[in-house]
Amino acid sequence: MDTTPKEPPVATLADVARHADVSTATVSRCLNSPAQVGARTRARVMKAVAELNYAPNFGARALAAKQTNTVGAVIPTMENAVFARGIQAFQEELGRHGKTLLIASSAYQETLEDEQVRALVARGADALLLIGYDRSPALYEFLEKRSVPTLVCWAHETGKPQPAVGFDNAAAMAALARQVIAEGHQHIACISAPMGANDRARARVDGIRQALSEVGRDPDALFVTEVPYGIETGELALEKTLKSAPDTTVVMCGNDVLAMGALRAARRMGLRVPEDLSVTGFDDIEIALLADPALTTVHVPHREMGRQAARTLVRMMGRDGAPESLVLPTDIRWRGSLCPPRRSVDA
Amino acid sequence: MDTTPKEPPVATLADVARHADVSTATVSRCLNSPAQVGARTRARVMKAVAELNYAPNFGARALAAKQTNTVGAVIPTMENAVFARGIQAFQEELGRHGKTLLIASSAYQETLEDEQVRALVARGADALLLIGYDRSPALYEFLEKRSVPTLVCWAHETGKPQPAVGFDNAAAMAALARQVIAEGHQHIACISAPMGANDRARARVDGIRQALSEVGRDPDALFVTEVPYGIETGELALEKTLKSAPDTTVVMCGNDVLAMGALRAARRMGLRVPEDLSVTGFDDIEIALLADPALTTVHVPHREMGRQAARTLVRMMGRDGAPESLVLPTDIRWRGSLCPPRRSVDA
DNA sequence: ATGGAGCTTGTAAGCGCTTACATTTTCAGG
DNA sequence: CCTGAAAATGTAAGCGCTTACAAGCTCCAT
Repeated sequence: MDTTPKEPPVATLADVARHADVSTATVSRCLNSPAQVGARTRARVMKAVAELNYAPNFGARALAAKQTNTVGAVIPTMENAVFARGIQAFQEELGRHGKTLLIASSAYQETLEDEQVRALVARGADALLLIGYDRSPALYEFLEKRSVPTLVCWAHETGKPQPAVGFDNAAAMAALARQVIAEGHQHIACISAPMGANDRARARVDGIRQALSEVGRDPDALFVTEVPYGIETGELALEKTLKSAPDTTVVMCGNDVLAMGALRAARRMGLRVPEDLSVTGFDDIEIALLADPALTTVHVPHREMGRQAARTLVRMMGRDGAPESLVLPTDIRWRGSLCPPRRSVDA
Repeated sequence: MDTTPKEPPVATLADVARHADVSTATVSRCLNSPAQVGARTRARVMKAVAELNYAPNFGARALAAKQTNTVGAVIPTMENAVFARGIQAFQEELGRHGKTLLIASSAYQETLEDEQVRALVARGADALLLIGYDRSPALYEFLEKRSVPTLVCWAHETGKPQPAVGFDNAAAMAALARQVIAEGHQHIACISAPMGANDRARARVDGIRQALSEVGRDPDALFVTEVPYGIETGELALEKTLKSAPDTTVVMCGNDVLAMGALRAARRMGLRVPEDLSVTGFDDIEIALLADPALTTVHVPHREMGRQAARTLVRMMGRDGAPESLVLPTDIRWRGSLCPPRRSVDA
């Protein structure tokens, strides 16, 4: 069928230039800054581009222009709806600015994250989105040295040198804890994601402790169970909690998924929620509304955060590159899983 | 502080070569095919690499090697847990093979998908992962011409020219429909995602029709409501369904999220599930288990699919590039939302 | 010793595009 | 019709890396 044994696989800039009878520089200008080119010439070039079905070679462009227009993101895992949602918005906004998203995941492991960050930079990421602050100084130095604009997301702590678009995990959880305390709960327990290299998880637990301190209670008395992200793990955590701290009247969970686990375990153990045991979450993912009873939780504007992160990063990649932070507000969603404790035991 | 006014921003291959007193070719070989280099030389080069903190320039490498080691994926949206999960596994497996994931989303719009595919190719994607078969022939031609290995996912139909790693949506849904029929249901309704440019949604509805035909019923009598993906839309769809087809004893939904909506609406309308109305889903996402009653649905091995897709694509990118398809098995998860109809009305 | 097979290493030619600088064209004002 | 500034276009030098080809070595069978 195909008579030509070796057709030029794909047109190059030079082909277009020849076809339109102009120099390669003119073609390049037509594509990158059309205003610089005369109208008739431009028309001719564009026609040639269309006829040859020309598309610039990515590598060559990256090499010559020293930028790839791709931004990288390293997230713990897409399976967490929270990140999926935020990243989706992030990517959409990025697309609006002509940038493409390069993605990698760390599975919540610091060393893996380190690796992934370097890999993305090696892959030509012009900028980076990272989750939370926790990572080795060496990594930050590396990014600094390569001058890769980097934005922290899903967290925001004043006083940190890194620009961030996120929310104050500690303050948000503290606000919820205050409400819990106001409801009259004396025995608060907490189920948290592993706090090892996860500043967000840590901050949330700290938020509870902070609220406890405010009312003169011993923050160190807070019973905390750390378990990996997951519904089953949340169930196990609740069992463990009630075994070790049977007086518990409310379990504040580090995220909605753990809370769902707690809810299930409670039901399985014959406890009524919220009458016998109150449960709270964090994130306000869809599941929180679907739960029975619906979960009282901290609402986080994940989509908005993703969008703002993209905008901020794009701005940081621009000329000035002024890093700027943004704190997004969170708020408490009151739903059925929280009520005053039945038996207002002891002092 | 910094006394040197202009430090070389970042080391190049040539710098390393000079530092190790070898040619650039040797350094390149050390990095790409170490076996070709003598042990002592290699050690010296590696030392230089480490000392200079060298990292290859992506653009240059891509230009010279004519490949970027990145693969692109265009998915409808990450907010759908199904894709989030599959893509997560896809990315992990890709990482294991030294490839990076470039991601874009189509919001279920064909024109947007077309655009995104071209953008990813322009961004140097060496291969592509696409969801389902539905897209313009022009796009397929484009990919063919650029010889970009492309794999279809989340679907598999025999007889299609495109290689695919997925499952048979129609067969899976037909299997479930057969069970529903076996339970004695005479009035089946269906809530589906918009079938416009979504072959998966179409195939699932077709599956029900097929099962209906098999037992001699009129497939065209199936009452189908099409609504966008979402819980609220699922609720609306159920209301609409029961208004138009009040005899309905079972609603088969195109996916679990719509089913969740149906479940909620049913409860809100005072219907007991499954006694008054049975509901089924498709996908078996976490939420299906959490629902009350738990959702009877079609289990799809999303993670496994992602992993296999990555492996297949990597193989396709290799020397031979032999396209190969893979059909993954799905199975029915029997749970509480389906039971025989209460009133076995008419014939 | 000696030729040469098999390793190692070096030389240098691009890969396709951007862009600083040079050159030519255009055109308003005189 | 001339002049010079501004606009349009061209020239050509890289960008940093890979790799075909060539050259230099090592070392063993002869």
